[in-house]
Amino acid sequence: MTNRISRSEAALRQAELFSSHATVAAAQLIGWTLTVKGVGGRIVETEAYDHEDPASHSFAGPTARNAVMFGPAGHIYVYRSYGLHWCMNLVCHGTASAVLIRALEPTRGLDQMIARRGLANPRLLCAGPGRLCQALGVGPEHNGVRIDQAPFELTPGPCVGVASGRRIGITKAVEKRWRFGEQGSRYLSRPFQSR
DNA sequence: CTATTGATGTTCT
DNA sequence: GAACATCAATAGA
Repeated sequence: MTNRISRSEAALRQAELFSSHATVAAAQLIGWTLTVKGVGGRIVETEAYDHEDPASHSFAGPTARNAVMFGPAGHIYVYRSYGLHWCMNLVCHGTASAVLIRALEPTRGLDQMIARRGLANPRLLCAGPGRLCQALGVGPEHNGVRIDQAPFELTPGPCVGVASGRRIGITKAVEKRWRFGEQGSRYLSRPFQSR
């Protein structure tokens, strides 16, 4: 057992996490470690979405694209962004509620991430939802799969302080403060306002 | 550091 | 046809 947190405890903490609504889980996820085939790092930035949220893909009801969001918690919703990038969400408890993973602090498999991204600056490897999926090799083949099974691993970890603010890149419901991140991390896609 | 802009394909109207 | 949960390159402060 190399991990400080055992596999069974991680499973319990995951069950607890996904029994929460995305707005709660998004804040709790900061500090957890996410890897794909052993490559990844600490989650330092997330955003929450749900079906009553005009900015959410699930707002207008189930479609072929967002079907996974309406399915069971603990599964991964992957979508194409701007025709160029892939982004990943973790489905949570409640109707079509999910957490967008927006940034990681790279800790494991740096070589692979550098090779996939074609860039060596650790600060920019996973600072954004599209960048992180490229670095971890996440794509449409992972849409609908479970986060608690290979090649994915999600384990709890410490966090010094969680900041919140407005979500990024949306045009609707911009006033909601549903973006969360580790206070002061240099691996964020963008800094948080001090307020 | 911030602001702007072009690239790109899928989804929805 | 418009909008889009983004990124990289560029220009300027």
